[in-house]
Amino acid sequence: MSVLRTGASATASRYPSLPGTGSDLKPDWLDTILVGDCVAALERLPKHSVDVVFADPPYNLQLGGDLHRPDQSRVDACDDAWDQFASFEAYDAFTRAWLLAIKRVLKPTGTLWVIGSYHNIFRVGAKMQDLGFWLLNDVVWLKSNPMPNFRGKRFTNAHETMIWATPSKDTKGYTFNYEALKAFNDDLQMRSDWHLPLCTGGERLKDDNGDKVHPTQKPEALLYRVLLSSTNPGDVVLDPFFGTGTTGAVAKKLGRHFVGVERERSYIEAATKRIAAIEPAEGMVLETVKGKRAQKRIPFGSLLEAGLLKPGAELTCSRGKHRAIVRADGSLASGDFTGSIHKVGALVQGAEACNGWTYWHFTRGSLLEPIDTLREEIRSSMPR
Amino acid sequence: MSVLRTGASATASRYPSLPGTGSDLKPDWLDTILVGDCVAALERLPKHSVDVVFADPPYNLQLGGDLHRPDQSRVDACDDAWDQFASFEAYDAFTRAWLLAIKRVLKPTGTLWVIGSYHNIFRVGAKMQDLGFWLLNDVVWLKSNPMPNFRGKRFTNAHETMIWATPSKDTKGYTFNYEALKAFNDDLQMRSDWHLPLCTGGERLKDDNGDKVHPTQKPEALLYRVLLSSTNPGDVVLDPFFGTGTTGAVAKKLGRHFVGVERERSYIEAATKRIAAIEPAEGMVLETVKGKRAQKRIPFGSLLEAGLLKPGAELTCSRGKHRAIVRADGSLASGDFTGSIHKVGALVQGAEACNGWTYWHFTRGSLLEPIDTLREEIRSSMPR
DNA sequence: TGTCTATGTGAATCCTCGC
DNA sequence: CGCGAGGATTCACATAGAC
Repeated sequence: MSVLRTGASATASRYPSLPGTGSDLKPDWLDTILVGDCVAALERLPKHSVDVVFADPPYNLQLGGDLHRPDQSRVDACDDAWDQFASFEAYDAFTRAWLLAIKRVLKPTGTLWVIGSYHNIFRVGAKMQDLGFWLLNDVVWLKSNPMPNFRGKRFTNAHETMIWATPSKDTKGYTFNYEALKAFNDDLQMRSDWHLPLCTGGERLKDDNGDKVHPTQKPEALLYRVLLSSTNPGDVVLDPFFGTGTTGAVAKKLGRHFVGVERERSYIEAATKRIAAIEPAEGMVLETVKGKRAQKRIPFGSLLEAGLLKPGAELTCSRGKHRAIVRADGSLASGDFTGSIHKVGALVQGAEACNGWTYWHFTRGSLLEPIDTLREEIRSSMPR
Repeated sequence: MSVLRTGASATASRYPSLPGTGSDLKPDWLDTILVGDCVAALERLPKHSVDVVFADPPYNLQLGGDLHRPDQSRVDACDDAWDQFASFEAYDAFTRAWLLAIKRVLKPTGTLWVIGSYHNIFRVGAKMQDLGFWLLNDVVWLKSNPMPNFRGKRFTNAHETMIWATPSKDTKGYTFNYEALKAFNDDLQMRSDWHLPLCTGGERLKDDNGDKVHPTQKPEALLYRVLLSSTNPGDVVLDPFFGTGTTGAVAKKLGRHFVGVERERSYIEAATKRIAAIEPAEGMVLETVKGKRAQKRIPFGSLLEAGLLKPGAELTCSRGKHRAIVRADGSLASGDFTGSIHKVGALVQGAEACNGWTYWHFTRGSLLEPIDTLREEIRSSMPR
């Protein structure tokens, strides 16, 4: 088995520290394509060594004879040998094997993406659940320009389905760049339906005869959204069915590391050339929008230490109905209720919970302002 | 087990001839709701007696504790006992049992629709394939007004999936009203993505307290498309998880026969009343159920995905006074300000709000153009 | 009657850290 | 590991009430 190095893809200052290495040396498999069968090849990777997996397994299309368009031209279908399986059982065994291999190399906080169509995605999804993966979302890629149904016997098959999952139900702390995706989407939450065109035109890899190199090349826009949402710069992205390397290309563009596995020499050659030509983005351009969660926690007591509030100051809710006194230890007192800004806020409202930062207000001049603005003042005065 | 007759629903001149009856007499189960467990109740139906099945089985949601909106209001979750299963194995056994019951009563030329979410649809789809059903399409119902993801930890779950299948790979001659659907869809082939709102407002059944009668009532527009596409007038439509009878209501409206199976008395009562009130309109106006013409929203991030802007590109206001850098996640950075095109536009101006599409400009040749022109380029490259 | 505002709600597998 | 506390988080509609 050989390894083709295709050029570094990350801008991070050091390589990810991998279990068992204790070293900052770049592993020989990073930013390369492993040649061979995916299960066997993945044995070369250490346990828990990749952050995210994007898998585009064979769809097991089970096509009958040739399909022709109304003008009698033949549809160039995906009839490659790698897409043929003898039975559902054979496909299930194949699926189980590569999912288990993925589970070993995926970090406990990592996530797995799988894309498929109705031919295979139900079997893959069920097997993922059987193996303990915990589904976070299914995301549908809606094709703006799908191939029509030429025979008029079914609906135009205009979408494919992606499953996004953690390796276990108990997984906490997986990467989801919520705020970045929201900014991307004009300040609205990103939904589970993604409207994107097919991979065509200049992006579609062609051989010397002008034929497409790979029958199911995915658009880079799709991977762009996948990696933007679930990885950070410097992360390691594994694609066990690398094909012509869309995952690697986008990973390099976005300053992520990649590792691919592929059997077909022709695909590897095309992918290698493609990725080598890519200029990665660098530096601040790769920084994403972060929300409050990513910022350093500032306890309420800091406002007293900074002199922004004084012991004895009065806080009220936005309508002045509830009032509380700030005590020297950073707790509040309101009638018989005492405790943190959150606890007292909840108690005076009779609510289960309360965010005291936005509930309690102080008086500046003649205006009521939430104490959260004082926290912001401390944050902005801190070294970045 | 009792049978509630709820009124005739068909405009066909005679009743469907059913195997073993040799008679035109209306069977006693037609246009009724069978009370009881679906597998047991279906034994009352003759073999090969229904044309189409629409099944909305329990999703097995596996919810944890309570969920609250940011305003602290509690989400009224679907936590009914009928949605609880002890394990995936138990759910699979349940699925297998009702699918087999369906296969017996379904005509060889009939089709089966199943709706579900990522919690269950993969298991159901795999089991369908295991039992020999042949998948024709998966169709995604895209919700125009889904519930948001309140904690910002996943993508907004904005769709559900339907699977449409024949009972066998060899099935020929199933009903698909291709031309009708195409006319319905402004002379375009009907696609596998259907944009429809949730069932709310006056259509949503409420009890005397104003509470919803059923936690998961489906919109009639969804069933309208299902029945319009895969049944003919006079056909028999079976819904083995009848609930409050959306399938029966739409079947009656469209001059199809129905038969439902339901365990819960309260649902049956509501469904009976609902269906009895329906006037089966002949030549009903189809326009009423057409989905709203989807005006596609193009998020700013799409300009990056499409390669029309590159990470690191500089944008300016029309007079060049304010400048910002495009980051890989579709956010802008201008000095200390970061965020969406709208937010940063507002911040640099000190304004409350800003339309980033018209405020920010890019350089083409020596000309400044608003980024809105790039959005138009994407729009015009999309079909219609 | 009309317009604006406040409130309610939908199939939801919805937190993270420190002790 | 469990437990408790801090404190972060929402979009499209429909309906009712205010003015």
